[in-house]
Amino acid sequence: MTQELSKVYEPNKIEKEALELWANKGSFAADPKAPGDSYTIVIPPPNVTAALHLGHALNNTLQDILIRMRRMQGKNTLWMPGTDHAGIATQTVVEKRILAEEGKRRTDFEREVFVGRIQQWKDEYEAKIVNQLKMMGCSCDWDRVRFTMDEVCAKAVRQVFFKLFSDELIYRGKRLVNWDPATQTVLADDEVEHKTVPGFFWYLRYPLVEPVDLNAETVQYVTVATTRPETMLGDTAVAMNPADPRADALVGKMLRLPLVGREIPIVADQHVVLPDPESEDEKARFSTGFLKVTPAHDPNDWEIGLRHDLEVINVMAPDGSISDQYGWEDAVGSDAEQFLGMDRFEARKAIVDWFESEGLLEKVVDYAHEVGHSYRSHVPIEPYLSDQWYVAVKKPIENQADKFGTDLLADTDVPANSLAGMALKPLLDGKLRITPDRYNKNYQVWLENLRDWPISRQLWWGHQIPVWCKEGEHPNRCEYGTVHRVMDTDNGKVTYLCVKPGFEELEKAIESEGWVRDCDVLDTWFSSALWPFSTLGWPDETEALEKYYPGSVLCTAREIITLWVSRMVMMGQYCLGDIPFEDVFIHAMIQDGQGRKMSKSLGNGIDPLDIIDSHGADAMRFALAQMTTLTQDVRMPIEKMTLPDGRTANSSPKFDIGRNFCNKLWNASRFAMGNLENIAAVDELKLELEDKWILSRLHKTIAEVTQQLDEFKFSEPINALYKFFWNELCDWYLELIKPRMWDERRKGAAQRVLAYVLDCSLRMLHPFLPYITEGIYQHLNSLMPERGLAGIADLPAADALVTAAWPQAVEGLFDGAAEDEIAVVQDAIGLIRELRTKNQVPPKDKVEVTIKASEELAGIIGSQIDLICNIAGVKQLSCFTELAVRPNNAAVAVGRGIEIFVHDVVDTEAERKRLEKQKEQLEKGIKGVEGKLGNENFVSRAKPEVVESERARLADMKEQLADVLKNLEAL
RNA sequence: GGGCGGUUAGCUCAGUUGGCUAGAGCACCUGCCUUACAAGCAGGGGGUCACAGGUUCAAGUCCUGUACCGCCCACCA
Repeated sequence: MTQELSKVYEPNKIEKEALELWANKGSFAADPKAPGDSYTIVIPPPNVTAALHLGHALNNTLQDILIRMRRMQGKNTLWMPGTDHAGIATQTVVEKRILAEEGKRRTDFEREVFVGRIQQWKDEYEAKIVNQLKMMGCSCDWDRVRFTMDEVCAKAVRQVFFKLFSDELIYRGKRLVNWDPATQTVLADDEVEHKTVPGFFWYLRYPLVEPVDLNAETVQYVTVATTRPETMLGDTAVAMNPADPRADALVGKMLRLPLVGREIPIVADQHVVLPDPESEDEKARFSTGFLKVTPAHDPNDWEIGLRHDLEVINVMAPDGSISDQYGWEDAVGSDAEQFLGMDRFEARKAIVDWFESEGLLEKVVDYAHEVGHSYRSHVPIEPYLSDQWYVAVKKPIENQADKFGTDLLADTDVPANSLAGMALKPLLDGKLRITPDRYNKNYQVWLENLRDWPISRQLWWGHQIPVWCKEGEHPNRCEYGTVHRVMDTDNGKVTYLCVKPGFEELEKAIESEGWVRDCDVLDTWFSSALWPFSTLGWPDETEALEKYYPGSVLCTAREIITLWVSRMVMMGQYCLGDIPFEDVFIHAMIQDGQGRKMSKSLGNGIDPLDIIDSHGADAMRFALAQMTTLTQDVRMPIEKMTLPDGRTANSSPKFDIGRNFCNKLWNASRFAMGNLENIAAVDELKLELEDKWILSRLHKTIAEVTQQLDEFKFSEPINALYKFFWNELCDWYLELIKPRMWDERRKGAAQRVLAYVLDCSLRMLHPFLPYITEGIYQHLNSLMPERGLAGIADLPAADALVTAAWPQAVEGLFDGAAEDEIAVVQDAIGLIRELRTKNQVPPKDKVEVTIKASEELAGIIGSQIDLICNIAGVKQLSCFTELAVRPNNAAVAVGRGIEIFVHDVVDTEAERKRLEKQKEQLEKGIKGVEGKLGNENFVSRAKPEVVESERARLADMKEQLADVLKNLEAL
């Protein structure tokens, strides 16, 4: 690198240089053998569905700030990168693409071929994502990139599944899935589009098997209200609220289901809404108090069915037609037989007609309600009963009892040695900390109410379930490598074999014996849950695992606290007996200027690479860090910009702030470089007032920034650094030392302090702005390799900023006196400048100034006359404690204990106006304070120091007022 | 429906355990291409702290209620 900094700040150039430097040095590589306590962050693996958006940029900027700071503090750091296969989301994206481009559906391909197509997509997007992260400056250990479906992670998945299966935590169970009858596929919850559609409530009468006497009347039937009459064929109960006054008489009685003739019970269940025609709740207004229960075709009814052990009767075929081939046995021979083969909507109409003709249709009411539709076929989805694999989350695990105990956790039904318990306990014990802590509740409530986890998905893209099955009961196939289990199913006994990873030969062997592998894949979150240790090579006992697990902090968005964070804790505890991280930092979600989520469809998204192009990565990071307070959402107003290559893209004025700061940093550094070329020798380092002041400010900033970063604050430290660098170092210190740079005798100390302060500033700014700081640091190194202040403050040298030592605050350099004195100088300069502007003195003109000040202030000003003259454009400055004669024709500014006269400039009119205004303000202030002090209650009840400071303030203002009045008179 | 956050200058946001005249950046006005920086420098204007009550000597800050904006989760006979 050349010594001179280029005149213009060009982010893209320094980004390239710094990336090369770090790559050559291997700065991000984690070495488990190296010294230092470990500090580990695992990246929330981005989905390979698409390129990264601004939310990712935020997420990863924050992680990079944390890891870079710890690296500089000498920790043995690992930031583990990688991507997530994102099962359904990725498969869907690719299916859409292939359908649009080739007109082919998934089912037009062999499974392996189609998975290969998704793999291609994954390769493309993984490369894009990794490149984006690199461009953002993320200091991940790029040699360790993992993918949730790569061999290493797959081994961990197989191992965990096997462990769960061995511990009898995995079982086969029924579940209602979102079924698209048109495409005959299962949809994820977020693939269901909710639309409000006009419909009806049909009120159907179900006769009692035997009439019941109720309130001196004989009840022959009950009326249920339904929006889906066709499902009545599968009804297996009618439910009513136990609080319903009729419940005593009716619960337990039997009904005869019309059409089918099935006898079904009336059961009591809290879920049923009590009827209330006056209610604001629509459901209560429409309710009859009786709810038909169809466990096979409605999620709530499924739950009710479980609670009352009801029969589950599926009356539909996968294409949505009425059928008795899928679990319905009493159709043939009944009046319901006529509906077999009808489409569900055709059947709806026919059934309503039948009820009407039989006099069992009480009424029909218009009702607009929400119906889930398939995002693909746009037909209403059908809750459809299917067999799935589950993980039991509240089942006590015997072999974990010693470690975790067997108690129920406080006020819950969660055993300490269940999966849910293992995830919940560390939070309750305070071992796991979530910042901001308001999210503790999310995590806790979710785990307390957790239900068993359905882990199978009817997809092709994912980890195929490592279970082989064969109908009937078969003896244990072999003693090693498998776990063997016989389960009861709808089709009688089935034997399941779970095969451990690493037994491919065995898999082939059993397949040749007629064992069939389950074709479903695992829920994406299953592999994500293992991310903190699968990436480190578990179940192998690797050095990396030994060194870097448990990790330190997880940084993510709140939407996945439950689905992801809690499951990582769960699996970390279960597999390794320890939580995967102590701290969870939850950052804000970025919204656009109107508070909407950023999304492709709204066209309000921002591409991080566009911002890097236009503003530079550092500017982007600055803006993102500055936005990160502990609030829940942050807004980013969107505006169009034109990129260097002519494209238009979304941007935000927020990034300008970062770019402006980088520009300031660049130019201040250029100034420094220009003045550090020939370092003047010094016998003994003699610090002047401004040196002591800037060192004091610097070290207070070091203390502040370090503590804030320890507390996961991001906005505060970058703002503190901004203020220190711009408003103190640039606005004042650089200006104050300019004259010294021309004076060989005074130059040496200023040069050394300047180099030192700049270096420390770069170090603290580096986690936020890695590129520009490294670029400047390299120049500084070649110009002036050693920058400590001998005997005052040490600063270990480093050949690159990325691994330079984080500065330590030295309290001995805090200098309140110097800060006070500089404040006096700054105030005086401020007043002189104000008078100059108000009286329209051209900037180039030098003025003569006389100051009258208290003894203390006069002492300070008297010793700093040169400083003031240089900065305020003063040719002659005299300072007195008493003024024999008021300077002629002078404008005056009155401050606390000070009067400043600028000679020969007075614009009488402006001067009078200004003094009158000040007089008014002072009078108002005095009145206010006098009122306060005149209040008996204030004086007696407020803290003495508050009263004291009010008194002092009053005295001050009175004195100033007197000065103002005197000067008004003199005009 | 449950949970949570927000409402402070035209815009985006700070504002510690209640305590000087409520701050910053952008935008705006005035003057400056002053030898690091016009992406800059100096000076300036601009706020009934959403609304209504309450506690207190004192409320942007604490409590209660209302309104609006938004997020997450669950659900929609």
